Parts: sequence; structure tokens; C-alpha cells
Amino acid sequence: MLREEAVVRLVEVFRQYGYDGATLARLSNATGLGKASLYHHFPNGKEEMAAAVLDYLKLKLEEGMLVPLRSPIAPIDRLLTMAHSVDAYYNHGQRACLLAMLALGEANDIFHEQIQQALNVWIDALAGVAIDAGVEAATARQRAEDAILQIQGSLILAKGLGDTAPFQRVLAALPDTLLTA
Amino acid sequence: MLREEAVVRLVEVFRQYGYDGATLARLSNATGLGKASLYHHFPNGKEEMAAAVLDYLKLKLEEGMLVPLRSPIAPIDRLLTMAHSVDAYYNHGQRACLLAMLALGEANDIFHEQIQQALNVWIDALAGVAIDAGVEAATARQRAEDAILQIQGSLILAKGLGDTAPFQRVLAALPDTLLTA
DNA sequence: GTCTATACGTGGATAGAC
DNA sequence: GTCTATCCACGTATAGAC
Repeated sequence: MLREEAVVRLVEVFRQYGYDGATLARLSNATGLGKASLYHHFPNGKEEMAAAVLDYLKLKLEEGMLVPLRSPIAPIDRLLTMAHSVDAYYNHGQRACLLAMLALGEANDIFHEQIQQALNVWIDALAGVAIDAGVEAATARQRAEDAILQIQGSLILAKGLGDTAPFQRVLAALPDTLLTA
Repeated sequence: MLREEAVVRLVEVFRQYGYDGATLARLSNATGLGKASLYHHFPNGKEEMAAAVLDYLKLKLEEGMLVPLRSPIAPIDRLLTMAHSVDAYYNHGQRACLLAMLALGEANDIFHEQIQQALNVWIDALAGVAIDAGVEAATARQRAEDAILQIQGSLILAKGLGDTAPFQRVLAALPDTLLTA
């Protein structure tokens, strides 16, 4: 099995169960690999798997966010495209965010650099759209942070309240959050 | 030791480490009680401890939010008071939220009712302030959800980015979020 | 590269003395 | 009401065969 293929399956386990909940049994099940085989691909065990997962996520954020958010179409249309992608990725608000999962717990101590970088990739890409729309750089950064923070918070409410309406509202308001005062 | 005294210490462990990370060793250390003593107070073990922690949190939310948010002072001043309390409670953005912690992981399956209720206590109290300020009920509810969602999201950014500025901005904007269009 | 088997610590939980 | 001692299952990790 290709390493990337394994990583894709590992992501889901860490996303759903968090770092502590991602047991070797679950990671083994999700990949179809025995525990010993996992150690063949990731000699440092669980910690290396999580690190690989975060590397992969950063890569995918760069591909999946930076490219569409820098396309030559109008800024508002880029944001609508992203909102659509985000809606699909989080299964309309029913899926937790891996970065939030890891950032909240102890795992943040170990993976802080990687979590920070991944968040910044996303925030920077969003801020770039606002800048393209004529927003001043510092303001654009703050609005991009607001957008991410609203997405993250709405995912918590979605899980906690069992209601994805706040998530949908946040996505619908996304162009406004970034481009309007 | 009084049960409530124990619960207060247990809260901190679940808040900091999440449900999986809250091991009996840590719960024992935090309370100063041996494992067997914990089972004397909470016969159903860890699950009962977490349930007690959530009951306690709901109680404290009712006391700590409902009362000040229904005081006879101007709505905007009630919100400023709450912002101050929230800032102190989350240690200026450096402390994770227990509800978010539990809502994101597997624990949400077990404690969903309690998590939902606690969130609703908070949201309802906030919505009440907006209603008192003349906002229509459905709009007030949405704005209250927005306020909570922004607080939760900003706490994730604070941990993930290692920067509490977004949290401070969210708190400063809180009266505006609830009372202005 | 993947497996079976295994080692070793820890987590959750209980028995029973005081 | 708290303790020490103990139990069993599971989590992480490794050895070594194929």
C-alpha cells in the first residue's frame, strides 16, 4: 500500500476520534494494515502518523484552497466556490474539523507548529481574496480570521446542538464577512 | 470531601484533557482522592464523573449567566459584564471550553443531551438580552448563536495560532453582534 | 511489506481492610 | 469515606517469520 493511500485513511480516524481516541486498533482497521505494518510505514508510531496526517492536510489545503482562491474570477465568486467546497468537506456541518480536534487537546503541545501552519495557509489564502477585492492587508487578515473562527465555532455548535443551521448561515455570510465592513 | 468540592476539581481535568485524556490517575491526582474513593462518590466511574461535571456546569451557567444577563441595567451593560466574565473564565482566551472539548469527540454521543442543554442555557440567556433590547425573537436567537459560535471558534484559533487577539476582538464586538444588525 | 505472536505498561474498575 | 492491593482489558510497541 502506498503511504499516501494509508495517510488518507488515517486522517479520518484522527478527525473523528481525536488524538487520544485514535487507537492503533482503529488506525489498523481503517487502513486494513496490521499494527506491525503501520510501524513499518511510520516507525515512530502514532505520533508520526499524526504528523503525516497534518502534513497531508497542509498540502491539501494549499492545493484545495490556494488554487481556487487565487483564480482569475471575481473575489466574491471565489468565496462562493470555497463555501461550496467547505460545505462538502464538512458534510454540510456534520463532520468535525481535524485541526480543531487536535488544537483543543493535549496534542496541540506536540503538533502546535503544524497546526498553526495549516491554519495560516487557510487564513492567508482567504485574506488574499479580500486584498484582491481592495481591502487593506491588516483588515483582510482579521476578516479571514473571523471567517475561519466562525466556521470552527459553527461546527462545534452543529455537533453540540445537533443543528447544522448555524454552519449554513456562516457559510452563506462568508462573502459578506470577508468583503463587507 | 464534599461531592461538589470534588466535582470542581474534576471539571478542570475534563476541560484540559478531554474525555479520553481524563484518566483516573489524573482525576485522582486533581481531587487528592484515590481511585477507589472516586468510585465511592461516583459508582459508575468516569462516565458518572463527566455527567456530574456537566450538571455542575449547567448549574453554574444558570447562576453565572442568567442572573447577570437579566439584571435591570441596560442591555449593553449586561453584555459588557458578561464579556468581562467570559474573559476571566477562559483566562483571556488561553483556556479551552469544556463543552467544545466534549462536543467534538466521541463523548458527544454519550453526553449529547447535557451538552445541548448547557449550550442552550447560555444561548437562551444571551437571546433574552437581545429581546429586551427590542430584537425580534428569531433574530435574537440567531445572534445569540452567532455570539457563542464566535467565542468557541476564537478559542480554537487562540489555541491553534497561539494568539488570543481574535478572542479579544470577538469579546469586544459582542454587544454589536447581539444588538446591531 | 505484511503477518502472528508477544511483551509491557496503563486505564478502568473492584475487593476488602481500616 | 478513604486506603492498598489487585484484576482484567486494552493501548503502544517490538520480534521475527514469511
